[in-house]
Amino acid sequence: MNTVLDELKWRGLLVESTDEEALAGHLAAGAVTFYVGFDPTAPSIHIGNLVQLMVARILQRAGHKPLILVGGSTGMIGDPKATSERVLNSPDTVAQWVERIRAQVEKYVDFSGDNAARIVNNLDWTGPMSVLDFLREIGKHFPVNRMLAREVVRHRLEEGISYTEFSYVLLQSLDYLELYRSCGCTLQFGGSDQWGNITAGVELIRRVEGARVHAMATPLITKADGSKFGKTESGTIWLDPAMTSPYALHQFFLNAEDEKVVEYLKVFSDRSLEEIAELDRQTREAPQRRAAQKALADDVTALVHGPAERDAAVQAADAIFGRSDLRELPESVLNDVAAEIGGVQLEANGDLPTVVDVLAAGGVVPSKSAARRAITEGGAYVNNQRVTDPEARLAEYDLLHGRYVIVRRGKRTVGAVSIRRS
RNA sequence: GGCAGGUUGCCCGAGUGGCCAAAGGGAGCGGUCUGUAAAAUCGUCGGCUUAGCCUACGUUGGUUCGAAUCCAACACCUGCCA
Repeated sequence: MNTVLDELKWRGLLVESTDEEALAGHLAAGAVTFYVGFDPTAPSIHIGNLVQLMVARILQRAGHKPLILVGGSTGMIGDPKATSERVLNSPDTVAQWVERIRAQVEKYVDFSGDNAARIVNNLDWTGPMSVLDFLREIGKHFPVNRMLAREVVRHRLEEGISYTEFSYVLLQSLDYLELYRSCGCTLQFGGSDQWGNITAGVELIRRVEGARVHAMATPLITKADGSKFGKTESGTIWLDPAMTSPYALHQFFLNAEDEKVVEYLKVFSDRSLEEIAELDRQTREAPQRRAAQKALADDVTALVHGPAERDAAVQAADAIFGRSDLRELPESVLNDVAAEIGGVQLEANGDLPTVVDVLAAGGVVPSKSAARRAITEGGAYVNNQRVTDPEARLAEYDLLHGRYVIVRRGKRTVGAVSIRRS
């Protein structure tokens, strides 16, 4: 019988932990209450955060009880970055983001049954705490000499670090202590960049309560060249459909490098070891079919946005990249495609707009200069036909079903524009 | 507090009066090749109503026909001295 730690390991989700043997014994002994936190540093979580949510799901499936913490207090302070001091967000902004993130994380864990998940907000216990209590009860256990030795802090000593950010680790440690006391939480995990903050909490509980609690860390997911995963030309891949469309999310995973796709499948999909091995085999035999990439993209899109959005994303991709002539697509499919890839309207009074105008309106280029450049470089397409004249204007013939135009820059950046004539 | 040096486009970095929308590199983007991969290679890389114009070399003001380049003040950074 495989243990939950074994699963985390073969999925490559466990890079660091406190005493592994003790942790394995603890997890085997019964339901463990564990926690993972998300700070509101943006209005949405992103695919990097999804790694933690996947771990939470695996633990919950194994019978353990999730506490998903949303950082209403820690988000007000800001975890120190190695590079520079953060700008504080206003309490209103943080409160709004907390609500949005709470709604998002709820989708990934189960709130029913014996090991039902719970959402907690650290502002609930940090907010009412007085400065004096904080300094006496928490601060007293943090030797500054040790805090100064931490890697992030060392990086920042040259550049400078405020007392505010310097104190962040105390807040996160306090969270673990609080959840240990109030919920019997004995396991915290997070990204490996959080390891210092996490172990500080373990240490605090040991000093204050004399108890031995546990911690794990997940790896930093990277691309084949070692660069950061989860960024594209248009920025971070968010889980909020208004910020990153389901189509864009699907495309992101569909374009995963061969070298990395199996690793991503293990992390971002619930598929079994056997299924993944089979997809791996298929991808090695016929890489051009991209069986693993398709499975990965489909799984993640369904998990994050639901099966209907997954199907819509697949359909939109088929329409755009498939062999069929766009002109032959039924209007209903075109409507769906436009909705899926985020279509926009463009008013046309009198003459039909120029290609430059529709490229810019469709959002596939950042400016009209860039649109002209794209045409000159041979990278601009209207309805999958390359356009070579920077002065070109749309003709009636270009309007699909009398109004739609599908614009594309390069191979993959597409937009739908619906022309409305007045 | 004193002295010296610095602040250039997304990043690094050259440029000391006109030939500067600013060398070179990196990142990004496009073409080719492929599989809507990776690598390679060629091209591109402020904006606009695009043979022209506008904005931009820390900020503000000045000198000049003309300033990223000279002058003044201010802000910030680095080093040395106290």
